[in-house]
Amino acid sequence: MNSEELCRVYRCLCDVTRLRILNLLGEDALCVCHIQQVLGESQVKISKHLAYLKSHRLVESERRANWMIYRIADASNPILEENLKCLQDLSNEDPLFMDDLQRLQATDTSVVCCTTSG
Amino acid sequence: MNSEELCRVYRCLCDVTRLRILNLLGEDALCVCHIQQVLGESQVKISKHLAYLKSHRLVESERRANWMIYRIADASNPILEENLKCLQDLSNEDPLFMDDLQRLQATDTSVVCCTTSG
DNA sequence: CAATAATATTCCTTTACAGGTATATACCTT
DNA sequence: AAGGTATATACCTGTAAAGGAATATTATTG
Repeated sequence: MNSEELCRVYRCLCDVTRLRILNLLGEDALCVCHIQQVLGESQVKISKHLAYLKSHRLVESERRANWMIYRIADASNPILEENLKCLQDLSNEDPLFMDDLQRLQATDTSVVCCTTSG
Repeated sequence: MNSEELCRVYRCLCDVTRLRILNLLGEDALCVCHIQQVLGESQVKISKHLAYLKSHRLVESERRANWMIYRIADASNPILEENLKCLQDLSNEDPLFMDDLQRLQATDTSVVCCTTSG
């Protein structure tokens, strides 16, 4: 873990959409369409941010049939973990993160339920 | 402390030079030329990054005669403080941060000693 | 007031990247 | 193989910001 790596972690954290995604993935692994649903953002936008997070190793993905399941990377570094904790604390204060988590609870996130409609 | 603010803190943290500056300021308040000396970077570069940090309220400044003394902002938020701690831990591992701190120790940081030569 | 020192700002070029539209890819089902 | 679904990528435009060169600002000293 050197200073360059550190910066790259922070680069990942300095976008609201990515923070929202990480906030969700802090709860559980999720497929793209569920993230998309919960955040109410476009497919491209979510997909790109996930690619960004993945390219910086904060996140891992695994294909399951048509779906890609994303999760916080196993070998994620201490800085990320510390900040995910902070994010968790903050999600009790910030309406944006809070609402995301509530929508996540209200969503059936089993992989079978990956239709954009429901 | 909302998600926007959070992002701005992370934006401040995602540049190596700014991390190095914060690492130094974590030790003590410093004037621009000492930061410049210790980091071995140009005046413009340091000055701009300090302005950036100040505009995002991570840092405060106070003029003393010709010199501007910069310090970590008083009302700095919990996220920043948490990450400054991480930075402190990391400065035992990363040669860049470590060397900076060593050069800082070796430098007379009294305001009187602000000649670029010394 | 002139000269000097410390710091800030302006202007410029380059790079990263956000987000949209359109399209491609991968997999499944029939 | 064809069509559908989930996801990724390419291309484009706009914006933030990094860093350098030159210049401006602010304060001190003579």
